[in-house]
Amino acid sequence: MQKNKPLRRKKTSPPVSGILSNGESSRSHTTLKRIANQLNVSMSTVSRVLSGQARSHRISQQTEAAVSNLARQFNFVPNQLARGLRLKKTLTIGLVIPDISNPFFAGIAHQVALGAHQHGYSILLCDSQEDIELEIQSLGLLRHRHVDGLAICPVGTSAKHLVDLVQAHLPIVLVDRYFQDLPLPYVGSDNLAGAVEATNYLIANGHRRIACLQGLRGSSPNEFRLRGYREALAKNHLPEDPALIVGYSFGEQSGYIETRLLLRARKDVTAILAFSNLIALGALRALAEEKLRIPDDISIIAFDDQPYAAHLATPMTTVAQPFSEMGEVAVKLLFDQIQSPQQQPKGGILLPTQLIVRNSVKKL
Amino acid sequence: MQKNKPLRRKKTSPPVSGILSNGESSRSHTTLKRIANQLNVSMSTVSRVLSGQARSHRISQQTEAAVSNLARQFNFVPNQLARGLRLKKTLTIGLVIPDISNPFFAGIAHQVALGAHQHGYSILLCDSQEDIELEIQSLGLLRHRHVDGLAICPVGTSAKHLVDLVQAHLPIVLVDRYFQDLPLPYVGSDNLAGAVEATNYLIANGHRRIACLQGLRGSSPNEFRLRGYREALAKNHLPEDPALIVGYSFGEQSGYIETRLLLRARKDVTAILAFSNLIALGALRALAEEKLRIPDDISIIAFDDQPYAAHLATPMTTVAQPFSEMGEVAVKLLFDQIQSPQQQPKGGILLPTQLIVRNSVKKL
DNA sequence: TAGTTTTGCGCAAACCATTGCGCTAGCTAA
DNA sequence: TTAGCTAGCGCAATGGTTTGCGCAAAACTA
Repeated sequence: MQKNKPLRRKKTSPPVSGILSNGESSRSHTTLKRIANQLNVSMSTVSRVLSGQARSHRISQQTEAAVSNLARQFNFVPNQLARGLRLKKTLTIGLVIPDISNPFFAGIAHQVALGAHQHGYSILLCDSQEDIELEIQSLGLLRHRHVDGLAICPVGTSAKHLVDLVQAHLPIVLVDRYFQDLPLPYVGSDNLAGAVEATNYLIANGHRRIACLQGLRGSSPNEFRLRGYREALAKNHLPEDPALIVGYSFGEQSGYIETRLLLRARKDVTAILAFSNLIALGALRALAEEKLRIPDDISIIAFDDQPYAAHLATPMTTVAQPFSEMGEVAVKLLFDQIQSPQQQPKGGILLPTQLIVRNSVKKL
Repeated sequence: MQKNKPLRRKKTSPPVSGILSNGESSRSHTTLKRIANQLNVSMSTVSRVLSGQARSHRISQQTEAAVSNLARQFNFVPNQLARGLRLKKTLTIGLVIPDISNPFFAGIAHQVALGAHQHGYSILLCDSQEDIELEIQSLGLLRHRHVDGLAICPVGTSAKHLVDLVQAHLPIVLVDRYFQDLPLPYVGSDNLAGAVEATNYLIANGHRRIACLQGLRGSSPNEFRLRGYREALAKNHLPEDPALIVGYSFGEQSGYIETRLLLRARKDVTAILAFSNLIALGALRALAEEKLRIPDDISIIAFDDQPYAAHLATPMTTVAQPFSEMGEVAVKLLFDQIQSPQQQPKGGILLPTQLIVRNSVKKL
């Protein structure tokens, strides 16, 4: 028998379709073709029924019912790879994060994952480990995988590696950090206002020599926080002391090391403004080793409010960033682009920070 | 049967490929075919050159050079969708996590992301939000996307939803939690020993009425910690008081509520064993509201050591879990299966916990 | 000159879902 | 009788990559 393709024996089959009863339920993979063969209809018909186009293609009710029944029985699900290939659409977004174990970014990721899921999208996660090279690699990777959109907390200080993606019209949203030279949809917190408020609060409490523990220089959050710090000093006619502005990264190490160095050099510092929760944790460690008490010996305010902040030895005054909302807005900005690609994407959105006053600042 | 094999309309393209000269460099997408056309070689040749099989297919050096040059010039990268479709291999693993914003899981995820990247794999992240329904959905999704492997921190107390995947021979590794009824490769910490050690430590410090703030009942970490707690009591000939065993989830809420209730009912409790860092944070909140001081009024030990633990109002004694190693081992177990699918996967691996003594336990 | 080996590469199927186009049977209206 | 229409569906191309099989030409041998 060469061709055993049955010649259109349509529903000549006995009223009870005995074919169905053979035990091949969900083993291996069910494909469109298998369903089509079983039912002696074409793959197109099956495809159309299963994607809800039965009506618009005037497929008979019987056929439709038979197909959807068998599909349910076989537990059919379309192969997303084939689908993506054909449709040029993967229902996937890439999420690039400098460090998923940092609770700040984890909070954002959580929210992005939520939102993506609600839109029926999956997310490909890349942890760039604060390494620009890894970030570039990751972006390439995500591109080969034809993600439909990209949410990035970029790590570098330049947007050079992003222009390709933009030119390819890949929807992108920047989270937390952005770049001057490449205006892209962006969501972050109002770092300038947050820093101003925190610094003002320290000044109002009588502090004059306020150290500033920076994060990654050149990154937008760092620059705006620094600007806020400076503006507040200036507004209050306080001199700016370059020796008090130290630090190089948002990590715990930087906080620890710079605090120790600072304390050696400048015993007169009365307050610290830490640009991240990890920096603050590092500072705490250093202060403990130097046997300095908060706030009696030194005051501190940290960016990022975390659940533990209230339970610290001295409950910490913090600048809370709405990371949950940041994630939400990021998703929104991204899907705005995905769903209507022609529109010019909006620019940046800054969410307000909130100064949460606890006990880590002493009134002098 | 009549031959309806189509009549071989081969490449009607002119001998000299004048096509070369048009300036389509890297716009839109470069495909194998485009390179092949430009060079007047077949797609197979291009494919073979680009996947390093030039030698074994005896492709001439000139051809090879020409192809790889043009590929570089066009910045060619193979379409991973097409590749996956053909190869039945997506270089992707699925990672299912109950809550990525929980630092414990974030730590694991970080390590898994790292390891996957080193193996050339990407990860699809699903946040199941501690919801078994969502977990099931996510697993389906990952399956449709034909992931090559799966790392799961499962949320429920039954493995029913996993048997399908196992039968489909999908490599799986369970992290942190596992199931009695379905022996799967697993990595977690030695919760039994950890709980025994912590409880012994409390007993050794003179505590007799030790409350136990549980996590999710039925989950393996919870059951083993509970067993450890009980065994320690029994070994020390202390009675077990069911009223002191409370709690229902690993979240902060559970810790808070159960602590408040407990304190109302039993003023005689002298120590608390909290089964997670979040539970401990909740307990801390409750204790603060009741104006109870640690360790003077009540002692506490918590599972999970976090960076902030040392800086709390009372530096907390904790049972550290090696989540970084857990992630590492998970990756190893998973890729063992992926790389040699025929082998019977190994069973579970328990990593030792470590009791980190700080100041939250008082000697009675 | 004929036969054999090697070199170098191409053809087309396979993977799977989607979709433009077009075919057929059956009915109606002209 | 036949053109025209519609309901109902199939064919085959499409997307990009990989790969088993096999062919043609060149080189070499007898």
